[in-house]
Amino acid sequence: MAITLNDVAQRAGVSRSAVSRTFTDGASVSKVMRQKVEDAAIELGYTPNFLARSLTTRSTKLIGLVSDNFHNPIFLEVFDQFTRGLQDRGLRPLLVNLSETYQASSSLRMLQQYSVDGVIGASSTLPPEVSEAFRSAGIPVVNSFGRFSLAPKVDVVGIDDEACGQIAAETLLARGYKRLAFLGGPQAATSTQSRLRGFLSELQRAGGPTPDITFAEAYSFEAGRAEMQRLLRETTPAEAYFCGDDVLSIGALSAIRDHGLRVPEDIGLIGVNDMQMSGWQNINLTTIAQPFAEIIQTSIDVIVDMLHAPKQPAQARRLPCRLVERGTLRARP
Amino acid sequence: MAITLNDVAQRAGVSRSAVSRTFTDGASVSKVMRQKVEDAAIELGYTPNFLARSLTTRSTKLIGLVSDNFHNPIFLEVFDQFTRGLQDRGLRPLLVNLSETYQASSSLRMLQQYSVDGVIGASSTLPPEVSEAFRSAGIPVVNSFGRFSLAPKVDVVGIDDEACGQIAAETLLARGYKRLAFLGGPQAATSTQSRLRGFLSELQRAGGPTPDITFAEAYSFEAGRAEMQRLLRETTPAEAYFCGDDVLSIGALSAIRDHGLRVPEDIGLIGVNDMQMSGWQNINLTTIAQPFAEIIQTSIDVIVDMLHAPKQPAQARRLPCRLVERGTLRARP
DNA sequence: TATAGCTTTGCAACCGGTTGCAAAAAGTTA
DNA sequence: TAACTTTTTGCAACCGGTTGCAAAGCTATA
Repeated sequence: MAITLNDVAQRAGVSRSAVSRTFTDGASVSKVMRQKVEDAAIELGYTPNFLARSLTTRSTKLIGLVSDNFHNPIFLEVFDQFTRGLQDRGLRPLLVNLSETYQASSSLRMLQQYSVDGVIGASSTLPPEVSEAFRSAGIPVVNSFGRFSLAPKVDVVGIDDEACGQIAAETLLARGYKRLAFLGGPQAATSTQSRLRGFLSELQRAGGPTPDITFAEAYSFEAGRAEMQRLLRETTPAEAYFCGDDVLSIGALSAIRDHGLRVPEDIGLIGVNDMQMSGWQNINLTTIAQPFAEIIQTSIDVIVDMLHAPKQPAQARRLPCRLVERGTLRARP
Repeated sequence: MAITLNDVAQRAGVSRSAVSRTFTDGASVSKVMRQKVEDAAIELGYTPNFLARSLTTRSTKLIGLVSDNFHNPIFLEVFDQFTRGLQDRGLRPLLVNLSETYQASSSLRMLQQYSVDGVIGASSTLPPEVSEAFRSAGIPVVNSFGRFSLAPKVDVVGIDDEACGQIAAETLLARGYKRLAFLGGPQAATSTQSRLRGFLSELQRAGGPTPDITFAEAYSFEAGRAEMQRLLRETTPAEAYFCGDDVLSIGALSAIRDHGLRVPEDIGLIGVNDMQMSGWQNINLTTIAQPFAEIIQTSIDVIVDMLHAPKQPAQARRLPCRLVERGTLRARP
């Protein structure tokens, strides 16, 4: 059916090796030979079979892209950038959707069976075992959007969640807010914990107030809305909320408005992420931007480096966040 | 490095074929033999190499998932369902991001090199050449979310865009709206054209009004907002707008509210898609739902069928849409 | 023109599997 | 126990490529 190297060799009247050499760069082929082979190849419409090649070269150019986050809209942008970045370097993303029914161990086995050159774990909620399993199986792996640690078991690229909380605290204090609150994502999430820690320590350092602390059930619109509704119903709301992330903030925003209050006049809001939607004029959320493009670029760089020089000691990289001022906090006094 | 079939054969003291047979179902192996091999395999941690296997079996279980839509949030849900659906059937999605720099022809060559078993084109804006190229290369292909046609060149699974326009017309008329308008996506998009056609023909059939017709530059928030702003500035707005899709509607919604008008009291809005976000309480968009789950399931079914019985005549499948009533149209009179 | 040195080429073995075929083993029947 | 089936097993060739090695072909030098 498909055209093989043999067909081309026969057509061009040369040996199989000659054909192979024409299609592997750096191999020794004369001008005349190359011409003959290329003519025959074009005539027949030949393209080398990557998988057969991988058998001897031991490189498939396949990268497992595993994630469990297919709900936060921000991840569409993430996938967009990952696929483009990988393609630009001649790598192919094999997408794996981790879910209840599709667990870590089976994804390891599966990606092993396909001899992927490396794996990118793209999610902040990926269980550490996942990446660790790949590493101990000898497959280069990087955990993108993962949690920082001083002695990480696998390579990590992410943001500095504590610094994030710190920026939030600084910003809110600079705006003259007195009664502050933290409306985090799921309490168990390490990102939630780190952001809270940074938030609290900066407030303390600056002699600020002690904030109220609550957690939403998930990083989702519904959860943010529900928690804010509860707060409005059961408590005297704070002057400003530092929300776990943008979807959560947008949920909270809708609850506040439904309750007849205005943002930022009655309640201030600051999120984390800066997803596309946060810039929409009907949301216009002040937030702390994650450097998505840089995280993704760096992750790809890291994995590419590992392909060439495997098994360096694991390293965690922290990329800086940045305040994006929009309309959900009042102006500086 | 990795454990191969040879290692296992040696360890178990049997032939290579014996090992191979234990790992291919339907092959003839005695109980004792199977036991010996499996023990050795477990001991060594052996997993068969899929790519080597594919060389003889001519099946990689790899499915190219190609899309050019990484911006409309609805597509995150689409990718979620595609990856799960494929995984559930033991297939692996090789993700391809079609963009300016990464064109149709190179994606064909690339997916050929990886010997994908089939290709799913997932986008309503995919140029027809893309799918057609795969089909004429003899690779099973289905165009998911593609445009219906009576004599399609490749298999298509999508919605009935005309019926969609028809539902919109019926709904608006039933609500007693008199001055109607169509705010479409890009004029060149075939989905836009078909929806408009259905809309117009139903209005005419029912003796309804002739609507104003305008188009946004893209299927995006910004484009919807910009076009609605222009309409509010330069024209007397209609009583109700049938918008090209949900993101567009949300953009229009924000423009209307910023202009000091209320929805649905002053202006009615109906979209198409029913993305997650449309149900958020701060948007609460009345819309015509695409049956995403069914489209995706059907697309996968179609491709799986083609793997077993290739080269049937191409067929276009149209799945029905459904009205989702929320809060952006006034109640029936 | 003979010889040394470099480049190009083909042979054959290999990558990690599968599979048709025939021999060997096991099971049936008489 | 012998003859005949049926099942199980190993051999060897193959899938579509790559690559070390040695022979062949060139070019340059003396």
